Amino acid sequence: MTFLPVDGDLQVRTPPELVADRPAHDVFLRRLNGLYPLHPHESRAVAGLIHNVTAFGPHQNILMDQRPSTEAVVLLDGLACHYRALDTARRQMTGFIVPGDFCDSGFLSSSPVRQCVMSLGDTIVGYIDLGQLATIADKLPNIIVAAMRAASIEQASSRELVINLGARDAVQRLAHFLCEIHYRLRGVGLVSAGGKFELPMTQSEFGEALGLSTVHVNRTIQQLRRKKLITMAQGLVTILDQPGLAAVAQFDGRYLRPN
Amino acid sequence: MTFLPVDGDLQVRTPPELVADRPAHDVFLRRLNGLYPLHPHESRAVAGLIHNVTAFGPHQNILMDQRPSTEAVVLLDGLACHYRALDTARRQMTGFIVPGDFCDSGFLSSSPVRQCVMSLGDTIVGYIDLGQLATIADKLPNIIVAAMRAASIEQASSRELVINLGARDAVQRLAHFLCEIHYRLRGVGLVSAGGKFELPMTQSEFGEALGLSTVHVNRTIQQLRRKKLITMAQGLVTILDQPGLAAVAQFDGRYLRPN
DNA sequence: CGTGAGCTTGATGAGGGTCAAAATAGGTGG
DNA sequence: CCACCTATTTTGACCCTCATCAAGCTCACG
Repeated sequence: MTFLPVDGDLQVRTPPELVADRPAHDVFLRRLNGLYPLHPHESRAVAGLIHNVTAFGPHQNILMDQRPSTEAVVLLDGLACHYRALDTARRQMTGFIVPGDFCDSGFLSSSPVRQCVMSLGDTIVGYIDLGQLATIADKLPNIIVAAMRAASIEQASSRELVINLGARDAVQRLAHFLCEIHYRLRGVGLVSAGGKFELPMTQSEFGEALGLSTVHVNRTIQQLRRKKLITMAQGLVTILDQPGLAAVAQFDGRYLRPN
Repeated sequence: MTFLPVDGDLQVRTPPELVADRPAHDVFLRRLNGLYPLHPHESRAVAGLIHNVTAFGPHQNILMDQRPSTEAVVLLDGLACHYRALDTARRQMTGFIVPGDFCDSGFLSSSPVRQCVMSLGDTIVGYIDLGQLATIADKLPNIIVAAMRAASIEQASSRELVINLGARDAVQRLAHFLCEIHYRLRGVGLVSAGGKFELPMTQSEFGEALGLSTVHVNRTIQQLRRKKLITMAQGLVTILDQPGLAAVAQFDGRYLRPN
């Protein structure tokens, strides 16, 4: 595994920044609706709950473990991940968060946050006060059902990651990871024609996601490139041959679908 | 990975068997209470919902994926696991179920079952009709909270598995796995003094759990034996040196605790 | 007492880790 | 715009963990 500078690359670097309460809750609302159809007034109610829309720079902790959750956190833009720090120099990522997702589903049972959530690239998150949510939850139970379905998908995604790490080799792992991110970003309209999307991760971070060394990640990427399956440079990925990549990965996106 | 006989070791072998509605729902009730305190009348209500207590022999499918969940399934005795079949000969286990646990938390959002659940050894399960549960859920919300906390722990456990497979070597993986099972079984009173407990798994099944070949599992067990950390034979495990084993595994059971 | 499932051991090699260094970005201040 | 500095990507060499193949062993069970 890679050695990061010991002075604290695992730490927050620059402070988060508050943002005008404007931007697209739309991703989030569309996502919830896709999970479980909401009445229009429910959608509006949820939108009204989102406060303190905040921007984070890369590699900042959006959520810290051990903290009790006092609000639900929603990713509105960018990319984030769950991770566990293993020692000062090593990290294992355990899940990925795309716009529209809750950062942590523990709020549903007011469980404490169980893992750190970190931004990759620039992100925007919104906060929902759990007290306020509880007051409307009785009248608008569909919202809770949608959130529970999100949690169910999160669980399925974790199991898929277990399979990825337990039973697949480097090429398959990377291919599968790219398929999943591609699939999920496409679901929220963040993949442009030609299969191109932003993926603000370094190769060393791929290693932390896939349980591989940085060097081997590099060589694995080259294999996928040579097979004309992908293109990848400075945080931009293009899936050249989605079916081909899915075949390599044995990817079947059904585990990411609600029903 | 190991080759299993192709004629269908992944299939059900012997039919499940109905059992008198007697035995200990106690494990389950104690578990729920540990997750979130229930009123005595809530406990009684839950106990009354458990129907069709059924015994399964080893290697039977308790739940199949793709099926919509019409009832919550509770493990009352024995050991079971989540798994995904990869091809006719390979399997990856993705989670473990001890007495008192729900076999699948998807019922909370009436999501379909997302993975197969299989008995290891002899097991007893109980079924809870979701319709009946819904009717009492409004009056007894604590039950749902407890179940959601169980789901949250299940999620945390999956993430821990990801870490195990992504970032630890064979000895650590096995040690961690044994620590987790030991910890969870002890929580429901199934570990006798001296750290001895039943673990009805073959070495080949350990391999499917840990992402290792059968041969390497065998050699890894021998290492732990040589270090006087464990004893293991015909489905009986003894943890000789719990702190030592936990140190090897970097095991910290907090992720298995509700708050 | 044979037979098969599971456990154990040995030999061999591939996949991937580690170390070290070169080649490329980006990024900053002058 | 250039010079410098640092983060990231790429390449090469070497080695270790673990998979694979193959065979022998043990034990429960019919």
